[in-house]
Amino acid sequence: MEDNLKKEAAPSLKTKNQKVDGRRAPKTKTKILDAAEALFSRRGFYGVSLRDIAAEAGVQLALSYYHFGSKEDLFGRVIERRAEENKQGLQASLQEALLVKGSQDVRRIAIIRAFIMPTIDKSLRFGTGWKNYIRLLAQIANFAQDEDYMAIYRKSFDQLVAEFVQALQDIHPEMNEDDVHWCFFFLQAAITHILVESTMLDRQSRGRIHASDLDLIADKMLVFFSAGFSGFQRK
Amino acid sequence: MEDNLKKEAAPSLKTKNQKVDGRRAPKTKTKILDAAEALFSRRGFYGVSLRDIAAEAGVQLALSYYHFGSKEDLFGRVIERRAEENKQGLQASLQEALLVKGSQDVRRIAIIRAFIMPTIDKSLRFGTGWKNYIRLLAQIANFAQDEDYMAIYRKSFDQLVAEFVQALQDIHPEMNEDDVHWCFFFLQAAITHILVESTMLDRQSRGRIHASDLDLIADKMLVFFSAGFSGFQRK
DNA sequence: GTCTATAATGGGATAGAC
DNA sequence: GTCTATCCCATTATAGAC
Repeated sequence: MEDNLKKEAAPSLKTKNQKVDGRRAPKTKTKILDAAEALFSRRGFYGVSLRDIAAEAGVQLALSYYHFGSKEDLFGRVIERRAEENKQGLQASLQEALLVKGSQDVRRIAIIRAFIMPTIDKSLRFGTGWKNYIRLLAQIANFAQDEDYMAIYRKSFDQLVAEFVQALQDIHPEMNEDDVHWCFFFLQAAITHILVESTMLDRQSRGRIHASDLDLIADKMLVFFSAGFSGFQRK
Repeated sequence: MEDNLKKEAAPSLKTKNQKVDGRRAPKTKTKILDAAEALFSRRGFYGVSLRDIAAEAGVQLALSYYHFGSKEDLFGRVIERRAEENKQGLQASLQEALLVKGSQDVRRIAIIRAFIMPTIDKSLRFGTGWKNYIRLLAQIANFAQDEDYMAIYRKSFDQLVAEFVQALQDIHPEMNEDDVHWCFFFLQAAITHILVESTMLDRQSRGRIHASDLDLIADKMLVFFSAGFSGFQRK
Protein backbone atom coordinates (compact mmCIF):
# COMPACT_ATOMS: atom_id res chain seq x y z
CA MET A 1 0.00 0.00 0.00
CA GLU A 2 1.81 3.01 -1.19
CA ASP A 3 -0.36 5.69 0.31
CA ASN A 4 0.84 7.53 3.33
CA LEU A 5 -1.35 6.42 6.12
CA LYS A 6 0.23 6.95 9.45
CA LYS A 7 0.81 10.58 9.08
CA GLU A 8 -2.20 11.79 7.24
CA ALA A 9 -2.38 13.10 3.73
CA ALA A 10 0.06 15.87 4.58
CA PRO A 11 -0.43 17.92 1.48
CA SER A 12 1.53 20.67 -0.07
CA LEU A 13 1.87 22.80 -3.10
CA LYS A 14 3.22 21.65 -6.34
CA THR A 15 1.77 18.78 -8.20
CA LYS A 16 3.14 15.79 -9.90
CA ASN A 17 4.31 14.60 -6.55
CA GLN A 18 7.30 16.76 -6.24
CA LYS A 19 8.87 16.97 -2.89
CA VAL A 20 8.12 20.15 -1.06
CA ASP A 21 9.81 20.67 2.26
CA GLY A 22 10.44 16.98 2.51
CA ARG A 23 6.88 15.87 1.95
CA ARG A 24 5.29 14.61 -1.17
CA ALA A 25 2.02 15.98 -2.47
CA PRO A 26 -0.72 13.38 -2.33
CA LYS A 27 -1.12 11.31 -5.39
CA THR A 28 -4.38 11.36 -7.26
CA LYS A 29 -5.30 7.93 -5.95
CA THR A 30 -4.82 9.10 -2.40
CA LYS A 31 -6.77 12.27 -2.98
CA ILE A 32 -9.68 10.27 -4.32
CA LEU A 33 -9.59 7.78 -1.48
CA ASP A 34 -9.45 10.57 1.10
CA ALA A 35 -12.35 12.41 -0.45
CA ALA A 36 -14.40 9.24 -0.77
CA GLU A 37 -13.67 8.32 2.83
CA ALA A 38 -14.76 11.72 4.09
CA LEU A 39 -17.97 11.81 2.09
CA PHE A 40 -19.03 8.18 2.52
CA SER A 41 -18.51 8.48 6.26
CA ARG A 42 -21.02 11.30 6.44
CA ARG A 43 -23.72 10.44 3.95
CA GLY A 44 -23.30 6.76 3.27
CA PHE A 45 -22.74 4.91 0.03
CA TYR A 46 -25.88 6.06 -1.75
CA GLY A 47 -25.78 9.60 -0.43
CA VAL A 48 -22.59 10.43 -2.30
CA SER A 49 -22.03 10.60 -6.05
CA LEU A 50 -18.75 10.05 -7.83
CA ARG A 51 -19.03 13.65 -8.95
CA ASP A 52 -19.15 14.75 -5.34
CA ILE A 53 -16.04 12.74 -4.67
CA ALA A 54 -14.15 14.00 -7.69
CA ALA A 55 -15.05 17.58 -6.81
CA GLU A 56 -14.01 17.12 -3.20
CA ALA A 57 -10.74 15.55 -4.30
CA GLY A 58 -10.15 18.25 -6.87
CA VAL A 59 -9.66 15.79 -9.70
CA GLN A 60 -11.44 14.85 -12.90
CA LEU A 61 -14.38 12.52 -12.69
CA ALA A 62 -12.88 10.01 -15.09
CA LEU A 63 -9.84 9.49 -12.88
CA SER A 64 -11.92 7.70 -10.31
CA TYR A 65 -12.84 5.11 -12.90
CA TYR A 66 -9.31 4.89 -14.18
CA HIS A 67 -7.88 4.18 -10.74
CA PHE A 68 -10.62 2.25 -9.03
CA GLY A 69 -13.28 1.10 -11.46
CA SER A 70 -16.84 1.14 -10.23
CA LYS A 71 -18.25 3.04 -7.29
CA GLU A 72 -18.56 -0.16 -5.32
CA ASP A 73 -14.96 -1.03 -5.97
CA LEU A 74 -13.92 2.38 -4.74
CA PHE A 75 -15.93 1.95 -1.57
CA GLY A 76 -14.31 -1.40 -0.96
CA ARG A 77 -10.87 0.09 -1.42
CA VAL A 78 -11.64 2.81 1.09
CA ILE A 79 -12.53 0.19 3.68
CA GLU A 80 -9.54 -1.96 2.84
CA ARG A 81 -7.00 0.79 2.95
CA ARG A 82 -6.72 1.15 6.72
CA ALA A 83 -8.21 -2.18 7.76
CA GLU A 84 -5.01 -4.08 8.40
CA GLU A 85 -3.37 -1.33 10.40
CA ASN A 86 -6.50 -0.85 12.42
CA LYS A 87 -6.72 -4.51 13.26
CA GLN A 88 -3.08 -4.82 14.19
CA GLY A 89 -3.34 -1.82 16.46
CA LEU A 90 -6.16 -3.45 18.36
CA GLN A 91 -4.37 -6.76 18.60
CA ALA A 92 -1.19 -5.16 19.93
CA SER A 93 -3.28 -3.25 22.41
CA LEU A 94 -4.90 -6.44 23.65
CA GLN A 95 -1.56 -8.21 24.02
CA GLU A 96 -0.32 -5.39 26.18
CA ALA A 97 -3.42 -5.48 28.33
CA LEU A 98 -2.95 -9.19 28.92
CA LEU A 99 0.30 -8.43 30.70
CA VAL A 100 -1.41 -6.31 33.33
CA LYS A 101 -1.39 -7.88 36.77
CA GLY A 102 -3.74 -7.10 39.60
CA SER A 103 -7.26 -7.66 40.81
CA GLN A 104 -10.06 -8.88 38.60
CA ASP A 105 -11.34 -5.33 38.34
CA VAL A 106 -8.00 -3.94 37.30
CA ARG A 107 -7.50 -6.55 34.63
CA ARG A 108 -11.03 -6.19 33.31
CA ILE A 109 -10.63 -2.45 32.99
CA ALA A 110 -7.32 -2.95 31.20
CA ILE A 111 -9.01 -5.07 28.56
CA ILE A 112 -11.93 -2.74 28.10
CA ARG A 113 -9.49 0.10 27.77
CA ALA A 114 -7.51 -1.92 25.24
CA PHE A 115 -10.62 -2.21 23.13
CA ILE A 116 -11.78 1.37 23.13
CA MET A 117 -8.55 3.35 23.25
CA PRO A 118 -6.96 2.45 19.91
CA THR A 119 -10.11 3.47 18.12
CA ILE A 120 -10.55 6.65 20.09
CA ASP A 121 -6.88 7.47 19.65
CA LYS A 122 -7.06 7.07 15.91
CA SER A 123 -10.21 9.11 15.68
CA LEU A 124 -8.76 11.81 17.88
CA ARG A 125 -5.07 11.98 17.20
CA PHE A 126 -4.20 10.39 13.86
CA GLY A 127 -5.67 13.09 11.67
CA THR A 128 -8.78 13.71 9.65
CA GLY A 129 -8.39 10.64 7.49
CA TRP A 130 -8.46 8.27 10.40
CA LYS A 131 -11.27 10.19 12.00
CA ASN A 132 -13.32 9.76 8.86
CA TYR A 133 -12.39 6.13 8.56
CA ILE A 134 -13.50 5.35 12.09
CA ARG A 135 -16.77 7.13 11.50
CA LEU A 136 -17.26 5.18 8.32
CA LEU A 137 -16.74 1.87 10.09
CA ALA A 138 -19.15 2.85 12.82
CA GLN A 139 -21.73 3.82 10.28
CA ILE A 140 -21.34 0.59 8.39
CA ALA A 141 -21.77 -1.41 11.56
CA ASN A 142 -25.18 0.15 11.90
CA PHE A 143 -26.15 -0.14 8.35
CA ALA A 144 -25.01 -2.08 5.37
CA GLN A 145 -23.59 -5.12 7.05
CA ASP A 146 -24.88 -7.41 4.38
CA GLU A 147 -23.10 -5.88 1.43
CA ASP A 148 -20.64 -8.12 -0.36
CA TYR A 149 -17.60 -5.94 0.08
CA MET A 150 -18.05 -6.09 3.83
CA ALA A 151 -17.66 -9.83 4.12
CA ILE A 152 -13.89 -9.86 4.35
CA TYR A 153 -13.70 -6.98 6.76
CA ARG A 154 -16.41 -8.45 8.98
CA LYS A 155 -14.71 -11.77 9.21
CA SER A 156 -11.46 -10.22 10.27
CA PHE A 157 -13.13 -7.99 12.82
CA ASP A 158 -15.22 -10.78 14.31
CA GLN A 159 -12.04 -12.74 14.87
CA LEU A 160 -10.63 -9.80 16.77
CA VAL A 161 -13.73 -9.50 18.91
CA ALA A 162 -13.49 -13.18 19.72
CA GLU A 163 -10.02 -12.58 21.13
CA PHE A 164 -11.27 -9.81 23.39
CA VAL A 165 -14.22 -11.85 24.57
CA GLN A 166 -11.95 -14.77 25.30
CA ALA A 167 -9.66 -12.54 27.34
CA LEU A 168 -12.60 -11.32 29.40
CA GLN A 169 -13.83 -14.83 29.83
CA ASP A 170 -10.45 -15.90 31.16
CA ILE A 171 -10.63 -13.23 33.83
CA HIS A 172 -14.20 -14.14 34.71
CA PRO A 173 -14.46 -17.90 34.97
CA GLU A 174 -17.40 -17.39 37.30
CA MET A 175 -19.42 -15.67 34.59
CA ASN A 176 -21.75 -17.36 32.18
CA GLU A 177 -20.18 -17.38 28.72
CA ASP A 178 -23.23 -15.84 27.09
CA ASP A 179 -23.22 -13.02 29.59
CA VAL A 180 -19.69 -12.10 28.62
CA HIS A 181 -20.90 -11.84 25.05
CA TRP A 182 -23.75 -9.64 26.14
CA CYS A 183 -21.48 -7.31 28.04
CA PHE A 184 -19.09 -6.99 25.16
CA PHE A 185 -21.95 -6.45 22.76
CA PHE A 186 -23.24 -3.53 24.82
CA LEU A 187 -19.77 -2.06 24.90
CA GLN A 188 -19.46 -2.33 21.13
CA ALA A 189 -22.88 -0.85 20.61
CA ALA A 190 -22.07 2.18 22.68
CA ILE A 191 -18.70 2.89 21.13
CA THR A 192 -20.10 2.43 17.66
CA HIS A 193 -22.82 4.91 18.35
CA ILE A 194 -20.46 7.39 19.91
CA LEU A 195 -18.02 7.31 17.04
CA VAL A 196 -20.52 8.48 14.48
CA GLU A 197 -20.20 11.70 16.42
CA SER A 198 -23.80 12.31 16.91
CA THR A 199 -24.78 15.64 18.31
CA MET A 200 -27.35 13.95 20.49
CA LEU A 201 -25.47 14.16 23.73
CA ASP A 202 -24.57 17.78 23.16
CA ARG A 203 -28.18 18.72 22.67
CA GLN A 204 -29.60 16.58 25.42
CA SER A 205 -27.16 17.85 28.01
CA ARG A 206 -27.84 21.37 26.78
CA GLY A 207 -24.26 21.95 25.87
CA ARG A 208 -22.68 20.87 29.14
CA ILE A 209 -21.24 17.72 27.62
CA HIS A 210 -19.80 17.27 24.16
CA ALA A 211 -19.68 13.99 22.29
CA SER A 212 -16.58 15.31 20.57
CA ASP A 213 -14.68 15.21 23.83
CA LEU A 214 -13.57 11.65 23.30
CA ASP A 215 -10.98 11.60 26.07
CA LEU A 216 -13.64 12.35 28.65
CA ILE A 217 -15.93 9.81 27.01
CA ALA A 218 -13.23 7.19 27.37
CA ASP A 219 -12.99 7.84 31.11
CA LYS A 220 -16.71 7.66 31.61
CA MET A 221 -17.03 4.55 29.50
CA LEU A 222 -14.42 2.73 31.54
CA VAL A 223 -16.28 3.46 34.74
CA PHE A 224 -19.67 2.61 33.37
CA PHE A 225 -18.92 -0.49 31.35
CA SER A 226 -16.63 -2.04 33.88
CA ALA A 227 -19.40 -1.64 36.44
CA GLY A 228 -21.87 -3.11 33.97
CA PHE A 229 -19.91 -6.36 33.92
CA SER A 230 -20.10 -6.57 37.67
CA GLY A 231 -23.87 -6.74 37.37
CA PHE A 232 -23.49 -10.29 36.12
CA GLN A 233 -20.97 -11.38 38.71
CA ARG A 234 -23.19 -11.82 41.72
CA LYS A 235 -24.70 -15.02 40.47
CA MET B 1 -54.29 10.97 10.76
CA GLU B 2 -56.59 8.55 9.12
CA ASP B 3 -54.27 5.61 8.82
CA ASN B 4 -54.77 2.72 11.16
CA LEU B 5 -51.85 2.66 13.46
CA LYS B 6 -52.47 0.86 16.67
CA LYS B 7 -53.26 -2.48 15.25
CA GLU B 8 -51.21 -2.62 12.15
CA ALA B 9 -52.52 -2.09 8.71
CA ALA B 10 -55.52 -4.14 9.39
CA PRO B 11 -59.04 -3.71 10.46
CA SER B 12 -62.18 -2.09 9.39
CA LEU B 13 -64.71 -2.23 6.72
CA LYS B 14 -65.05 -1.36 3.18
CA THR B 15 -64.97 1.47 0.81
CA LYS B 16 -63.86 1.14 -2.71
CA ASN B 17 -61.07 -1.03 -1.42
CA GLN B 18 -63.08 -4.14 -1.22
CA LYS B 19 -63.79 -6.04 1.92
CA VAL B 20 -61.82 -9.20 2.19
CA ASP B 21 -62.95 -11.50 4.93
CA GLY B 22 -64.05 -8.68 7.13
CA ARG B 23 -60.94 -6.62 6.69
CA ARG B 24 -60.49 -3.63 4.57
CA ALA B 25 -57.67 -3.72 2.12
CA PRO B 26 -55.19 -1.01 3.01
CA LYS B 27 -55.65 2.30 1.32
CA THR B 28 -53.16 3.40 -1.25
CA LYS B 29 -51.73 6.02 1.07
CA THR B 30 -51.16 3.43 3.74
CA LYS B 31 -49.64 1.00 1.31
CA ILE B 32 -47.18 3.62 0.16
CA LEU B 33 -46.28 4.65 3.70
CA ASP B 34 -45.79 1.06 4.74
CA ALA B 35 -43.58 0.30 1.77
CA ALA B 36 -41.56 3.46 2.25
CA GLU B 37 -41.14 2.72 5.94
CA ALA B 38 -39.89 -0.79 5.24
CA LEU B 39 -37.45 0.23 2.55
CA PHE B 40 -36.13 3.41 4.15
CA SER B 41 -35.52 1.54 7.37
CA ARG B 42 -33.23 -0.89 5.59
CA ARG B 43 -31.36 1.16 3.02
CA GLY B 44 -31.76 4.74 4.14
CA PHE B 45 -33.17 7.73 2.33
CA TYR B 46 -30.76 7.69 -0.60
CA GLY B 47 -30.68 3.94 -0.96
CA VAL B 48 -34.32 3.74 -1.99
CA SER B 49 -35.96 5.12 -5.11
CA LEU B 50 -39.58 6.11 -5.43
CA ARG B 51 -39.85 3.41 -8.04
CA ASP B 52 -38.70 0.85 -5.47
CA ILE B 53 -41.36 2.10 -3.09
CA ALA B 54 -44.14 2.08 -5.65
CA ALA B 55 -43.19 -1.43 -6.70
CA GLU B 56 -43.07 -2.66 -3.11
CA ALA B 57 -46.42 -1.05 -2.40
CA GLY B 58 -47.90 -2.45 -5.59
CA VAL B 59 -49.11 0.94 -6.78
CA GLN B 60 -48.33 3.26 -9.64
CA LEU B 61 -45.36 5.55 -9.32
CA ALA B 62 -47.39 8.70 -9.86
CA LEU B 63 -49.57 7.96 -6.85
CA SER B 64 -46.73 8.66 -4.51
CA TYR B 65 -46.51 12.18 -5.89
CA TYR B 66 -50.25 12.61 -5.81
CA HIS B 67 -50.54 11.68 -2.16
CA PHE B 68 -47.31 12.94 -0.68
CA GLY B 69 -45.46 15.22 -3.06
CA SER B 70 -41.69 14.96 -3.07
CA LYS B 71 -39.57 12.12 -1.81
CA GLU B 72 -38.50 14.21 1.17
CA ASP B 73 -42.08 14.96 2.04
CA LEU B 74 -42.88 11.28 1.94
CA PHE B 75 -39.98 10.50 4.24
CA GLY B 76 -41.16 13.14 6.66
CA ARG B 77 -44.66 11.69 6.65
CA VAL B 78 -43.31 8.25 7.41
CA ILE B 79 -41.52 9.61 10.48
CA GLU B 80 -44.52 11.66 11.56
CA ARG B 81 -47.05 8.90 11.23
CA ARG B 82 -46.19 7.02 14.39
CA ALA B 83 -44.26 9.71 16.24
CA GLU B 84 -46.98 10.93 18.56
CA GLU B 85 -48.12 7.49 19.62
CA ASN B 86 -44.55 6.45 20.20
CA LYS B 87 -43.87 9.43 22.39
CA GLN B 88 -47.03 9.05 24.41
CA GLY B 89 -46.26 5.41 25.01
CA LEU B 90 -42.91 6.31 26.49
CA GLN B 91 -44.35 9.07 28.63
CA ALA B 92 -47.07 6.85 30.03
CA SER B 93 -44.46 4.23 30.73
CA LEU B 94 -42.37 6.72 32.67
CA GLN B 95 -45.31 7.93 34.72
CA GLU B 96 -46.03 4.39 35.74
CA ALA B 97 -42.42 3.79 36.71
CA LEU B 98 -42.45 6.87 38.92
CA LEU B 99 -45.08 5.19 41.09
CA VAL B 100 -42.78 2.30 41.93
CA LYS B 101 -41.67 2.26 45.56
CA GLY B 102 -38.65 0.54 46.95
CA SER B 103 -34.90 0.78 47.15
CA GLN B 104 -32.81 3.00 44.95
CA ASP B 105 -31.90 -0.02 42.84
CA VAL B 106 -35.50 -1.05 42.38
CA ARG B 107 -36.58 2.40 41.34
CA ARG B 108 -33.65 2.86 38.99
CA ILE B 109 -34.38 -0.41 37.26
CA ALA B 110 -38.02 0.58 36.93
CA ILE B 111 -37.06 3.72 35.07
CA ILE B 112 -34.56 2.01 32.82
CA ARG B 113 -37.18 -0.57 32.05
CA ALA B 114 -39.69 2.15 31.33
CA PHE B 115 -37.34 3.53 28.72
CA ILE B 116 -36.47 0.36 26.87
CA MET B 117 -39.63 -1.71 27.09
CA PRO B 118 -42.10 0.40 25.08
CA THR B 119 -39.69 0.45 22.17
CA ILE B 120 -38.87 -3.23 22.41
CA ASP B 121 -42.55 -4.06 22.76
CA LYS B 122 -43.48 -2.13 19.67
CA SER B 123 -40.67 -3.63 17.68
CA LEU B 124 -41.55 -7.11 18.84
CA ARG B 125 -45.28 -7.26 19.27
CA PHE B 126 -47.00 -4.49 17.33
CA GLY B 127 -46.40 -5.89 13.88
CA THR B 128 -44.09 -5.39 10.96
CA GLY B 129 -44.93 -1.74 10.53
CA TRP B 130 -43.85 -0.81 14.01
CA LYS B 131 -40.80 -3.00 13.74
CA ASN B 132 -39.75 -1.15 10.62
CA TYR B 133 -40.53 2.20 12.18
CA ILE B 134 -38.37 1.51 15.20
CA ARG B 135 -35.53 0.40 12.97
CA LEU B 136 -35.93 3.55 10.93
CA LEU B 137 -35.69 5.74 14.02
CA ALA B 138 -32.63 3.90 15.23
CA GLN B 139 -30.99 4.29 11.87
CA ILE B 140 -31.73 7.97 11.74
CA ALA B 141 -30.25 8.47 15.17
CA ASN B 142 -26.98 7.17 13.77
CA PHE B 143 -27.11 9.00 10.56
CA ALA B 144 -28.99 11.91 9.19
CA GLN B 145 -29.62 13.84 12.34
CA ASP B 146 -29.04 17.12 10.63
CA GLU B 147 -31.71 16.85 8.00
CA ASP B 148 -34.46 19.42 8.14
CA TYR B 149 -37.35 17.03 8.49
CA MET B 150 -35.79 15.64 11.63
CA ALA B 151 -35.82 18.87 13.57
CA ILE B 152 -39.34 18.55 14.92
CA TYR B 153 -38.97 14.93 15.82
CA ARG B 154 -35.64 15.50 17.51
CA LYS B 155 -36.96 18.29 19.63
CA SER B 156 -39.84 16.22 20.86
CA PHE B 157 -37.63 13.24 21.59
CA ASP B 158 -35.01 15.27 23.41
CA GLN B 159 -37.76 16.60 25.66
CA LEU B 160 -38.72 13.05 26.47
CA VAL B 161 -35.14 12.09 27.25
CA ALA B 162 -34.90 15.07 29.57
CA GLU B 163 -37.82 13.70 31.56
CA PHE B 164 -36.14 10.33 31.96
CA VAL B 165 -32.84 11.88 32.94
CA GLN B 166 -34.60 14.06 35.48
CA ALA B 167 -36.31 11.02 36.94
CA LEU B 168 -32.98 9.26 37.34
CA GLN B 169 -31.46 12.34 38.82
CA ASP B 170 -34.21 12.50 41.42
CA ILE B 171 -33.40 8.97 42.52
CA HIS B 172 -29.69 9.69 42.60
CA PRO B 173 -29.12 13.00 44.35
CA GLU B 174 -25.66 11.76 45.24
CA MET B 175 -24.64 11.50 41.60
CA ASN B 176 -23.02 14.19 39.53
CA GLU B 177 -25.55 15.55 37.05
CA ASP B 178 -23.23 15.06 34.10
CA ASP B 179 -22.68 11.45 35.05
CA VAL B 180 -26.40 10.79 34.89
CA HIS B 181 -26.34 12.14 31.36
CA TRP B 182 -23.44 9.88 30.51
CA CYS B 183 -25.19 6.82 31.84
CA PHE B 184 -28.34 7.58 29.95
CA PHE B 185 -26.37 8.30 26.82
CA PHE B 186 -24.73 4.88 26.98
CA LEU B 187 -28.11 3.29 27.45
CA GLN B 188 -29.52 5.09 24.44
CA ALA B 189 -26.50 4.21 22.34
CA ALA B 190 -26.87 0.54 23.08
CA ILE B 191 -30.58 0.32 22.46
CA THR B 192 -30.26 2.30 19.26
CA HIS B 193 -27.63 -0.05 17.99
CA ILE B 194 -29.57 -3.11 18.99
CA LEU B 195 -32.74 -1.99 17.30
CA VAL B 196 -31.21 -1.79 13.86
CA GLU B 197 -31.14 -5.56 14.24
CA SER B 198 -27.61 -6.07 13.34
CA THR B 199 -26.50 -9.61 12.83
CA MET B 200 -23.30 -8.84 14.66
CA LEU B 201 -24.15 -10.53 17.90
CA ASP B 202 -25.40 -13.63 16.15
CA ARG B 203 -22.17 -14.03 14.26
CA GLN B 204 -19.85 -13.15 17.09
CA SER B 205 -21.50 -15.55 19.49
CA ARG B 206 -21.44 -18.18 16.76
CA GLY B 207 -25.17 -18.56 16.81
CA ARG B 208 -25.62 -19.05 20.52
CA ILE B 209 -27.24 -15.67 20.99
CA HIS B 210 -29.61 -13.91 18.64
CA ALA B 211 -30.05 -10.16 18.47
CA SER B 212 -33.59 -10.83 17.36
CA ASP B 213 -34.43 -12.25 20.77
CA LEU B 214 -35.39 -8.89 22.16
CA ASP B 215 -37.04 -10.19 25.31
CA LEU B 216 -33.79 -11.75 26.41
CA ILE B 217 -31.93 -8.61 25.41
CA ALA B 218 -34.21 -6.58 27.63
CA ASP B 219 -33.38 -8.76 30.62
CA LYS B 220 -29.68 -8.54 30.01
CA MET B 221 -29.81 -4.82 29.43
CA LEU B 222 -31.55 -4.21 32.72
CA VAL B 223 -28.86 -6.10 34.61
CA PHE B 224 -25.99 -4.51 32.76
CA PHE B 225 -27.10 -0.91 32.57
CA SER B 226 -28.41 -0.73 36.08
CA ALA B 227 -25.03 -1.98 37.27
CA GLY B 228 -23.33 0.56 35.04
CA PHE B 229 -25.00 3.38 36.97
CA SER B 230 -23.66 2.01 40.19
CA GLY B 231 -20.15 2.55 38.86
CA PHE B 232 -20.66 6.26 39.43
CA GLN B 233 -22.19 5.96 42.85
CA ARG B 234 -19.13 5.26 44.91
CA LYS B 235 -17.85 8.79 44.64
C1' DG C 1 -2.04 9.50 -16.09
C1' DT C 2 -5.02 13.13 -17.21
C1' DC C 3 -8.30 15.42 -19.96
C1' DT C 4 -12.86 16.22 -22.87
C1' DA C 5 -16.79 14.43 -24.53
C1' DT C 6 -20.47 11.46 -24.59
C1' DA C 7 -23.03 7.25 -24.12
C1' DA C 8 -26.39 4.88 -21.25
C1' DT C 9 -29.25 4.57 -17.47
C1' DG C 10 -31.89 5.59 -13.58
C1' DG C 11 -34.73 8.30 -11.01
C1' DG C 12 -37.41 12.57 -9.45
C1' DA C 13 -41.16 14.93 -10.99
C1' DT C 14 -45.30 16.33 -13.95
C1' DA C 15 -49.14 16.47 -17.60
C1' DG C 16 -53.25 14.91 -18.86
C1' DA C 17 -56.60 11.13 -20.04
C1' DC C 18 -59.86 8.41 -17.69
C1' DG D 1 -57.89 8.58 -7.31
C1' DT D 2 -55.57 6.04 -10.67
C1' DC D 3 -53.19 5.27 -14.93
C1' DT D 4 -49.90 6.06 -19.07
C1' DA D 5 -46.57 8.59 -20.97
C1' DT D 6 -42.99 11.59 -20.82
C1' DC D 7 -39.79 15.29 -19.46
C1' DC D 8 -35.48 16.32 -17.68
C1' DC D 9 -31.66 16.07 -15.08
C1' DA D 10 -28.07 13.67 -12.33
C1' DT D 11 -25.26 9.89 -12.28
C1' DT D 12 -22.58 5.88 -13.59
C1' DA D 13 -19.55 4.54 -16.81
C1' DT D 14 -16.66 4.53 -21.11
C1' DA D 15 -14.15 6.11 -25.48
C1' DG D 16 -10.50 8.29 -27.18
C1' DA D 17 -7.38 12.42 -27.73
C1' DC D 18 -3.33 14.21 -25.51
